Amino acid sequence: MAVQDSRDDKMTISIHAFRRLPQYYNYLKLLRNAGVEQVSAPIIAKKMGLNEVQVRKDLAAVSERGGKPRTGFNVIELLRDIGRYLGYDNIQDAVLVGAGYLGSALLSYKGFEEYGVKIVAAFDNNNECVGSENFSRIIYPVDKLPDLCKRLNVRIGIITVPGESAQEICDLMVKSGIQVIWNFAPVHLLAAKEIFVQNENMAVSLALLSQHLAAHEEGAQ
Amino acid sequence: MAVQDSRDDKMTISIHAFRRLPQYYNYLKLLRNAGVEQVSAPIIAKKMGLNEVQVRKDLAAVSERGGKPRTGFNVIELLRDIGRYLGYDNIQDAVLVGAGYLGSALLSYKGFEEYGVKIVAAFDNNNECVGSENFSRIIYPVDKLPDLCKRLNVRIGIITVPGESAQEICDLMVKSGIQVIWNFAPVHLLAAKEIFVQNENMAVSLALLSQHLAAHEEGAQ
DNA sequence: TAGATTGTTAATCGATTAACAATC
DNA sequence: TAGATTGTTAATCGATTAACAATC
Repeated sequence: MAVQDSRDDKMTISIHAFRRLPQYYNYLKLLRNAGVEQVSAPIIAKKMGLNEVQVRKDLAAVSERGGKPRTGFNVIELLRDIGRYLGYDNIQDAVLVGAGYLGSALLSYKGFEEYGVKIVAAFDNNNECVGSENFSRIIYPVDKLPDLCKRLNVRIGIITVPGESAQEICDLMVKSGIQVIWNFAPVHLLAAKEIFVQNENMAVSLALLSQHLAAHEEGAQ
Repeated sequence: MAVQDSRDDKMTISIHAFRRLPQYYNYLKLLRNAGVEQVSAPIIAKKMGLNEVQVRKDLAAVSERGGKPRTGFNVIELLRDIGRYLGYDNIQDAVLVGAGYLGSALLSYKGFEEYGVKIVAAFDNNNECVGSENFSRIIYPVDKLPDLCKRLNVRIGIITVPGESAQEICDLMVKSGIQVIWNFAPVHLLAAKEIFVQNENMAVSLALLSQHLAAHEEGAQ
């Protein structure tokens, strides 16, 4: 459950804490843009609906300089520390397979680089889009994937193909040297232990929505 | 941390267990489509990388009929039980605001109904898309939102606008009677306690990818 | 100084896992 | 019967929260 820190010291934080960091990051960006210079853990906690001790512990794990009694944390510095911890400062190349609607939406999204990821090439076997340009990136046929990944040393693969072909694409990516896979297809991908597969599970989210409505309904009746 | 069950009995499961259910669901669908009739907890556990006791407990929480020693669980029945538990059998209407690339991708996705959600209308203030059709749904100007939501008694709202306008749309949705919000904008939305906000945080996922690469890199050097 | 905030140590809470009897 | 699998009770593990001394 622990996330290995990429810095020199060997501090690790829990996966739960890790998932909270981007929340802090987004909020701190808002503060910075509004010109706010200092912020305290209680304020962050209240905004995020978290416990203030938890916030302090999370921040202590990623920021060595820490906060100051009375004044709290410096927004700019904290933002930099969290960004560094999350790898947002270190842009990695990525390839995307499946240039359908979702794939195109991701290709069009300009915010990825802000979070350390840049899509350098897209692939699809659909004849309509092969060879076409999609948001200034050419869509290549899938059989060009291994060569390109090896040549550019790409390590992140994004899968936006239908469920049926996702495992096949996953296998091809692994063969091409991809180490980290971001999967949007609604299947659980099997890969060697050293490959990290991050499933973007829409089904979970949708279930949470339905669940909440159903629970609420019962309470109301 | 517990999720209120929508059925008659008052059984609750942890949010962690709840999030695993769609995984089982997807896997069971594959099995059913392959004609497999029975499956055991150890097999599911191995496939999902989970502990078999955990799987058994999760399944026990949603399926009253349970499994049989030696043979395990009936795939079809289990699928039905999980689907019912997750609300996939009870389709709810939803509205979407923000018909940009991501919004369009969601509009084009035909799988939502399988998971209990149906987008009945989309809204956007961008002149280019207002009044246009996007995947056979007309895009309405945002000021039509309250009336339509109230008229159709829509309770799910999907936000795919930029971060800057997300809170404003959130507020409008709440005023329009929306009870559950699925937020794709990279901001933490503030809403009354009884409104359920599900944040689809891409920043978390991207950070996890970077993190894994960084950790791996250090180990390799 | 007084008081808000910090960081840390200890207590609590809850989820996961191990052990085991029951079943077909 | 033997053995795989079930469901449950107890032990373990880890995350969250409470309590508190230190600081500016």
